[in-house]
Amino acid sequence: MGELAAETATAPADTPAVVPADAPATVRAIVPADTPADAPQRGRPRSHRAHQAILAAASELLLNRGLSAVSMDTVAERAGVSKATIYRWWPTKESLALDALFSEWNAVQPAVRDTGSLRGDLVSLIRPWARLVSSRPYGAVIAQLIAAAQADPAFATEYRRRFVEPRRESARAALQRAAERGEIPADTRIEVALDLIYGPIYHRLLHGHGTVNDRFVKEAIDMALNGIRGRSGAAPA
Amino acid sequence: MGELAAETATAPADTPAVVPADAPATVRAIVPADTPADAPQRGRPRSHRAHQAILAAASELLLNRGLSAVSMDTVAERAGVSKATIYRWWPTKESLALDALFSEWNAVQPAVRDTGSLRGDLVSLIRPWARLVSSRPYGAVIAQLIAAAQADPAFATEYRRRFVEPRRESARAALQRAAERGEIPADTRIEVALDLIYGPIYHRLLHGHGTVNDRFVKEAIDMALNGIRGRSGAAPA
Amino acid sequence: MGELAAETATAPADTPAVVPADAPATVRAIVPADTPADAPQRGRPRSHRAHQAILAAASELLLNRGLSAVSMDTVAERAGVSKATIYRWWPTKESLALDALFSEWNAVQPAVRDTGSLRGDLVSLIRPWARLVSSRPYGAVIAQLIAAAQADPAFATEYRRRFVEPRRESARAALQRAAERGEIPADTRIEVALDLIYGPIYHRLLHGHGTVNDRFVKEAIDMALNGIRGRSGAAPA
Amino acid sequence: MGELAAETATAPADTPAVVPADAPATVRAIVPADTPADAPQRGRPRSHRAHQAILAAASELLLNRGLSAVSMDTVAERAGVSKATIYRWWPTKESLALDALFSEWNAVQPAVRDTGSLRGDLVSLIRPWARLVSSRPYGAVIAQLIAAAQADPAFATEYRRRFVEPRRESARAALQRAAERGEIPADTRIEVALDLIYGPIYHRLLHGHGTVNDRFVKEAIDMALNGIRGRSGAAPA
DNA sequence: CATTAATCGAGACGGTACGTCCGGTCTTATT
DNA sequence: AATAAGACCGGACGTACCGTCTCGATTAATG
Repeated sequence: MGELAAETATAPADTPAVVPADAPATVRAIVPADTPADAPQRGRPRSHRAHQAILAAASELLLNRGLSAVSMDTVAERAGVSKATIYRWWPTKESLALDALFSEWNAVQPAVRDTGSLRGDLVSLIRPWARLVSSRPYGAVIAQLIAAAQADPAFATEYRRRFVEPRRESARAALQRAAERGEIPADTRIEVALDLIYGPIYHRLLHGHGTVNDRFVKEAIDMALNGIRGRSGAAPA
Repeated sequence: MGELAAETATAPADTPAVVPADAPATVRAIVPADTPADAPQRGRPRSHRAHQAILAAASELLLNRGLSAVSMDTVAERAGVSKATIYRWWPTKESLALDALFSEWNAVQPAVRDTGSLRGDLVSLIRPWARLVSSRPYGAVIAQLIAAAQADPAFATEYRRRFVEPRRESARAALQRAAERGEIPADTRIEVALDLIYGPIYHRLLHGHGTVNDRFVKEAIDMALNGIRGRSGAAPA
Repeated sequence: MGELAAETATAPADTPAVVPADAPATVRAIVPADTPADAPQRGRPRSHRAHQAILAAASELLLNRGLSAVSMDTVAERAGVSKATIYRWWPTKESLALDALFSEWNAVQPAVRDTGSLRGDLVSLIRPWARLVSSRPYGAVIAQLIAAAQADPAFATEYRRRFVEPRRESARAALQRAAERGEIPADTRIEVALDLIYGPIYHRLLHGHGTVNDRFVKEAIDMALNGIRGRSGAAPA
Repeated sequence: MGELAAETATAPADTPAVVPADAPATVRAIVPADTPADAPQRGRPRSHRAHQAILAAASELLLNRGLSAVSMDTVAERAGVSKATIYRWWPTKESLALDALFSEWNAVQPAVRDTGSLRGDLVSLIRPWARLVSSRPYGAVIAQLIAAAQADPAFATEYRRRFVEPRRESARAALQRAAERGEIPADTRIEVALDLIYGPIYHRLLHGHGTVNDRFVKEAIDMALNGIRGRSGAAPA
């Protein structure tokens, strides 16, 4: 058990891949070698207006009436756009919903702080996210995206790459700093620890058997750090 | 914070409610006062054959082609049954899928053992379940049921009552025994602990970012018991 | 050349086939052995209202805006009917248009008279039909149906059976009576004669290079009877 | 009734209009005052290659798969040409099909002969045309062009000018010669006679109720000349 | 030689209709 | 009373064309 924390989980080695912010995510994923800047730009350029309108219409439907309300017909009608235009850029309504949700959350990218303690790092990282995710009907939306991912591996990968992996990466870094500091054992199974941190929150979010509030977040993090059995002098700040 | 482990979660106080095994679950939930046995039983009796055929057809579609393949038309055709008959007993295809899955898993009800240690209890409880749930496409089916639950509170309740709460109850009992034994602190927040135990497994099952195998189950349980920080002499057998 | 007037044309031997007036023609053609009266009539009976509304909507579109305006979507919307209902009974919009036109003309079935002379028979037969067919936009509709028939042999057969063959049969009978009377040679090629009678009218109707009025009908019939070379004492009444 | 054969039909007075063979017909019709030769011809000259490719692609689609297969998108793709280029020269796909068919038949312009007898003239004129027109799927194509003409008067005029009127003109000349010769009455209604000659062939061609072979052509011409009633000593060679 | 203007390719766009599928509801005759 | 059969409305699916539009790239004749 003294091995290093190599893990069965998917490698977090996704390239940051600087791409034009306009490009739809799914296409981006399929065509990673995105037009390498020297593309001669042929044909009529794509319409920014149409793209924004599509995303806006999809977002509104997604948040107000759920993924099942995001129909190509309805989005097209509300965005004042032809269905063919949507299909040109998004292969499925799920991928469209993914982009809509992503653009909705794009601004909310909290700066990751190094607070000096693992607990501080995790709380400062997870509490804002848990607040966001448990507000509005985001839980439902996430559940529906996850369901859609079960039947479409490419979509699943894309979903994880954009919504799951960035947060794991932040927490992973915090855990690694803690291991270097000696705050946690050097041979800690970091991927398992990440599941121990995020799992409980996702569990409540998706199953709805309990609320996800600040108190729960704190208790879950503390218990994940100290264990159910607790520690002798385990007195959280 | 020394309060007892009263929790925000839904109470597990569902009545055991002995009901004829034939009655569909959702109807059972909606009509708890089941026909009181002295009903004079007028008209044509309901067809066992039809019910079995419906559940069988739904199960096959559910496991082989996912929830979205469980359409009323297809089930009716495969079961040699009229659509009206299905609608008479199941309000939605999701509730039908729920019953189909339940009947599929009905046999697999492992006896809960008291091994004397919390870790032993949890492993003996969770490992078989994790094996079942991560086999075949059950993960996908569960994800789709959870997604369906987001838009239908009654269905959500029913799903939790039949698939989630029984397992929580078993683990809850193990934790209470451990608290009585002094193996864990008396003021342990048991509902949080339950989320710490089940959350990581559901997380991997639904997100698919890592495999759910025996090793992961053991590591996750150990880390949940001892904490990410670990314990001084924490070296379980 | 003394042979009898056997002809390459399609045999006019279509069975009269008494069928319920409600049944769509195309289905009738495909299923000639129509429900043999002892059919137990299972399931919800078909809606007369829906059928009438569909035919009415199709007729209106057909006559006011042409065959290309008879789209399944538009008919469905105007008839207050689901597209699936239309498709259940008519495989293509052309077959629907055929039925619509047929129902439109159903009343206008002039009694065929035996006037004693071939010329009288033909004029009394053809003039009313020419008037009908050259009124309104029927010419355009017929042209479009004929065009549709080019790519669909079954449709072509059906079109001929219902719109062309009945009129040919009437004229054929008149010619046969004339042959028996000795008014025309006994070895007259009757199918060719029929083409000589109807061809010129269809020609103008479809190509639009000349009008189809009573005068033309009379002149064309006379010239067909007497020949371009004319007859010695050819003095029409 | 002794009036001369003034007729309701459209006058055959279309100007011969010598135009560059390259110019599309429909444009020619709409812009009769074609660039008067002294045009300075500025800008990039039009591409012969593109025009040939467009016509070739349209011809192939037209003859192999019918008018409905001649879609602008498909022609553009097959010709390696942009849709805008097609639209620059042809207003509709029907006009394109017209040109394609015309270019297909361009070579086949039989020299009109004066055989000395009306019957000889007509047979030598009509038989080759009937052979051409009843070969391959030309009948279907003609039917579809006629159908398209019903909704577009300009197109109808153009179609008649290029495909119908030239042949009528030849036959008209033969009839006039026959009238001058005294072979037919001087007051013969020539336009009606033309319909009597061409009508039966078009009738069979479009309706498909009988074949158009040499025998039929001869019988129809003979019957048109001599009349259904026949002539006393009417025994043609 | 630079300008100007007609053209061509590529292809995005709004719109309309296609033919199919499914969800729910209903109306029969049968059991 | 429950069932099999199946017709019905509504709505969404994904595709195919239509006719229009905006680009950048070509290609002469003109200035």
